[in-house]
Amino acid sequence: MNQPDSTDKLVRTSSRQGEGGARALHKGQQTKQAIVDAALGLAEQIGLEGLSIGALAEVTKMSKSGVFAHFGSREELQISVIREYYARFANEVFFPAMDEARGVPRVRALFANWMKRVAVEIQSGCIFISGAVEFDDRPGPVRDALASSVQTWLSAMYRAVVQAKEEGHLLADSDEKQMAFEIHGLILALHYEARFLKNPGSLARANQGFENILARFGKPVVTAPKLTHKSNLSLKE
Amino acid sequence: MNQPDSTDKLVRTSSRQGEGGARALHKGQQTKQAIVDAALGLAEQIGLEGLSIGALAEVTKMSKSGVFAHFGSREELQISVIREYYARFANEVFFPAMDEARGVPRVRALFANWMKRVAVEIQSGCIFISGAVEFDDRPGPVRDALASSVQTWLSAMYRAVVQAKEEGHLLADSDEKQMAFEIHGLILALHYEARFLKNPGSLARANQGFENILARFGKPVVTAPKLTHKSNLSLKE
DNA sequence: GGCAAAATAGAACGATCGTTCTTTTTTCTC
DNA sequence: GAGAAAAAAGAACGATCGTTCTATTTTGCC
Repeated sequence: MNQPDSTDKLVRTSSRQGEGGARALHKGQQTKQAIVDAALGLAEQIGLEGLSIGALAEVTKMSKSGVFAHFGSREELQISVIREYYARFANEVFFPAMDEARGVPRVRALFANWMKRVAVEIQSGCIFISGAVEFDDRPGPVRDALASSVQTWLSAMYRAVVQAKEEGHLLADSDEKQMAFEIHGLILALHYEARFLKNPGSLARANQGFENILARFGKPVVTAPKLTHKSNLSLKE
Repeated sequence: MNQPDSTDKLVRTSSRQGEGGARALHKGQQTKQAIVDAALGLAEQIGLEGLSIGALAEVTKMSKSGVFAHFGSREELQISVIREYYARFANEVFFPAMDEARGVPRVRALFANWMKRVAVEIQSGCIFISGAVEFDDRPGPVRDALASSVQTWLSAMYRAVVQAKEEGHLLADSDEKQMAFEIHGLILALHYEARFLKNPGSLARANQGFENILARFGKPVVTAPKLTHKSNLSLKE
């Protein structure tokens, strides 16, 4: 929908539901969560479009109608999966990086956490990427939920880059959107070449690409690691 | 099969069949080509997996069995579509660039032609990208055909980069695979952000990213255009 | 023009899909 | 523990899928 603007901030949302209230977790909510968990695992492998209620019923050892009743429609199921994926993504990638200092350190942490997640998704699949392909021409609530989730995350990354410039870590003429765009490209190339083409070395190339981007946009004093020892700057930071 | 594998070079193949022989084009081949054309148009929009024989029959105003008989299976239809797409891609992107001088000029031409095509595919869709997502976890002949087509093209791009280094256009310590990887990332980010997110300015950012890559890997004398007049090498949007 | 072969159509198949409706089982509350 | 409410199961629906089999039409060659 919108450009990455700083309007939509990430808000921490529990992956599990109903924790706050005085009431205990009802059975229905428990099984619904279990279904969503299973559906997410399925959707990561075969995509949101490949998600079928029949297959989901088989995995969860329930009846089709039993599964269906929790959502009311397949679209609502898909949206639930997107929300769950988004919550996990934020908890794994975004929030831990907020402990790092504003500026390049935080951008580094965001990218490192992102890479850590994509490295896993080379095996399991990423619904932010597969979903984009499945719904890029299919308007509707599922597409909207997906696009806004992605946009929120990309905006968070963009904001971190803006802050890095504000902190004086980047060259004054740096184009923050340009930098965020190029970082995004590295992640996409990694996913494509590692997951689909199974090209070895893709992970290291994405990391090297990030250092190259920092070398161009960042002020020399900040980009400490030299290109020669790229091995230890891979995921740890 | 006669799939293009990653080792051999791109060979010009006519998009149309049966031109060489003394025999005229039989009716069956004509309609088969018409079906493949329609199927390619359909697959670009809804993906190779979304391609259904029923929908294809409707579009071509034929019966389902009439369509089916030309291929014998849906997989063979999908492979035919991939081959057609590959042939068009090579004719539009690869071969015209071969007229340019070896080295950076040819790399520039390859990228420019690639961009030109992706700019169109922002509306229509790209089966090299959607197919990668659909078949990254689904082994079989369709996946093989797709992966080898993509690999052949990426190898052609990589070879052009290697030649650029051989010609002395790139810095001596340039990692050609790294450069090809980063270029691929730009194309993927453009496709993702322009087609799915509909973010404006993506096209210009992909072009700028390419200049940034050239600025790092290329020797200063070769990268003629300055960042200020990138306007004439970008596709207007 | 006639005739064999190729091309296309038509009908039907089993399977799977999302969804609806009805019935049974389980859970929660008092 | 009884009774109401929620949850889950079961069966069936219309639709669409790829595919098969059998007719029918069209084509290409002598």
